[in-house]
Formats: sequence, structure tokens, C-alpha cells
Amino acid sequence: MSKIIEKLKYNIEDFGKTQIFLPDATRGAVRFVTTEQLKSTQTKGVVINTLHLLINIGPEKIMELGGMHRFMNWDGYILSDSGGFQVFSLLHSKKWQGKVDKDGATFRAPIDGTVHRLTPESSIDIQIALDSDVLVVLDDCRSADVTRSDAELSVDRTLQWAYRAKNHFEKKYGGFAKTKKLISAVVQGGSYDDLRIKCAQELVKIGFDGYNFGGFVVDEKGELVKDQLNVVAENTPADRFKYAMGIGKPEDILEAYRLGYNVFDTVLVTRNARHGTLYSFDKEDENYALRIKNSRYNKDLSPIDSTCDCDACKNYSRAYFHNMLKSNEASAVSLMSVHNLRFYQRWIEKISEMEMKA
RNA sequence: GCAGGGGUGGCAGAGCGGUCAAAUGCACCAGACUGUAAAUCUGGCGUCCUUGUGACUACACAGGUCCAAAUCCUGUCCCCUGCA
Repeated sequence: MSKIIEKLKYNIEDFGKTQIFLPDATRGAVRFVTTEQLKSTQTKGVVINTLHLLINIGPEKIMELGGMHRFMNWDGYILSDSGGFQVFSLLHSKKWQGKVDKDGATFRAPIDGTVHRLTPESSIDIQIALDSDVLVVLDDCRSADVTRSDAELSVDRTLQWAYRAKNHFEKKYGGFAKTKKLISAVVQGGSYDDLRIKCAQELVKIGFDGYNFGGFVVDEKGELVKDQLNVVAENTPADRFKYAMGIGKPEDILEAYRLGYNVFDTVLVTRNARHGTLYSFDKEDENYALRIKNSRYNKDLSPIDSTCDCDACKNYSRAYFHNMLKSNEASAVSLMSVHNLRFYQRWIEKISEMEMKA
């Protein structure tokens, strides 16, 4: 490798001071997108996942290889998710074998049958080994329709785990002073406002660099859970970043931004690219969605977005992507991913000026 | 020429007397996706309408048998495989 990155391009203390959108590079790559392409979209940071890296590559190996920055040659921010969401979605839904208990989760990885244990402490250890810049403590995430008693249990565990994780980070690693890493906690509580408030306030007492809205961010109708987002935003300090985990559609990011959130990630940006939903400011409806597979684009020689400066828009037409996606061409999927990533970066820059007008 | 096999919806390919407007896959049309087990998943896909245990037209073509035929019989036209 000719250009190995040596240090973070940005100041870690600036993270979350202004709004930032981080695409998901779950296993160390944004799907279908190279690190060089990612840089071309002016993306400043990515989200990696503790659980996926634990079972796929392994934190020891990543550490041996010099950490994720060096491994993926990425000098932007890296935020590592704790694996809490995966514990929920895969274990609570019984898609994976395993169980959650008061100290964490034990599960069997379907890839090779290895049994893993994820605890508040081990999650931090893994994230440190990965050399992430922004850590997320392990949380007990539940479904949107969680019962009151389960939500209470989820909040209690999330608080205990947050305390243990923070303590572990400080005692074992020396906290921010030694690591130059930020640590954030996740607010649970389902749809119960009082539990959300309690969870937020208790986490603030422990003290974190950022507070993340956890759980499900849309209801069964696909509507953003604005009331809960608002309650959490109101009960966390203004001088710390607020991370709306998993949000989301462009209009949802705007809503969350208005409520005070400034850190965002979503799988939609690249998943939609793969599935044929592209974003374009040429579309005047509020969600900017352009479904490239629709037959109307079969012979459309205009770019995806006439205002976009990405490689896809500068060099190729809607007709090209329509036909390439139908033929399952990977390079086109890659370019469409680049386009959507660029759209999100432009969108995240644009929302503050939109907010000033509004 | 003789012997055998076959012609089914845009394509490939099931079905071989009734429950067949016809499995399945592909293609096509539309939709979904929100801290990624997702290059995935869901619908639709003969025509018509009053959208229904609805009407009509359909399984190479033309006849026939039967209460009933994509399925059985006869003829015609194509296609494939062996042998001359």
C-alpha cells in the first residue's frame, strides 16, 4: 500500500459539533463502495459494527493489522456501534441461537458455530481493539411494541450496562484523556415517555460525550417517532452530540435535526441504491426518491440528478443505470451507491440552511 | 423413406380426461426497505367487466369421441433423435 493513513484527518473534539451523516460500513466497507470512492462523496465518517466484526474478522486480528483506520485505509471518523441492536434483532426474534441475561448476551454465530459472549466490558474492549473513534456502550434494545415491563427491564439493564461500560473505559483505558476516543450511551424506553426521560437523565448523571436515540425510530406505519425523539433530545445536554441511530430517510433526518439531533447514520442510503431507489433534487416531492428500475427511465439520457457532482451523475445517464441494474451489473450498483452517498452528504449540508429559511 | 419422440402463456418447462386460465423458474410491471444475516423481500402478470366460488377466449391447425379434452382418437403442418 502506497498511502497508509497515519492519523485522523479531523479533530476528534469537533465530532458532532455540526451535523454529520455517517454511512454504515458494518464489516469495514460501505457496501459496493471503495474507501477512495467514499472520500469522493465527501463523507467524513463511517459506522462500523462491533458484533459483525466480532464474528466475521475478529477484533484481535483487526488490532494486529493496525486497527480499522489502517485496515480500511480510512482517515475519517469511525464510530463503532455496540452490537446492542443486533443482540435485539437476532436473539430476541430468535433468528440466532442465544440468550440475553443481566450481564450481556451469549450467542452462537451462524457462520462457524462459535459461541461468543458480549458484555458491557467486552463490547468496549472490542471497540478499543478496532480503534474506533467514537464508542457506543452496549444497550438492551427492544422492539417498537415492547411491553411496559419489558421496557422497564430494558432501561434498567441499559443503565447498568452504561455505567459498567463507562467505568471500564475509564479504569482500564484511561478514558478520553489517554485514548482520545469519545464514548456515547443509548437511550431506551420504547414508547413510554417517562422511561425515556428516566433513561436519558440517568445516563446524563453517568456522563457521556454523546447520547443516542435507541430502539426503533419509526412506528408500524413507517412514521418517525417524533414525540420520543423530542423527549430524549430535551433531556440530554445541548453541548453533547445527539445521535439519531438509524435515521433515515432524507425527510426524517430533517425532522430529527429540527428536534436537536446532529449525528445520523442509515443503511437506507446504500441499500436503496442497491434496490433501485436513488435520490435526486430533480424530484420535487419531499422524499426526493427516484426509482431507477421504473420503465420510464429506460431511455432517459439525463443524469440521476442534474445538480449532482458525483461520478455517476457526471458520466452516466438514468437509462444507463436503469439497464445496468436490471442486468445486475456490480459496477453500476457501486456508482449508484456513490451517488446516494453524495446526495446524503449534500443533504446534511443543506438542512441547516433549510432550517434557517423555515 | 423407415422407426421413435415432440409441438403448452414473452422464454424455458410441468401437467397427460374433471379440483387448469394451466405448477415452477426467468423476463416483464409495480411496491417495500430507517443503530445491514438484505445485489433482498412483497404483490401483479390471457381479455373484459358490475372485481366475482364472474363472463369470454385459450395449451400447433382442422375434425372427432365423451356429460366433460391441454390431456383420448383421426388427419394436416412443423421440429428433434436413430437407421437407411
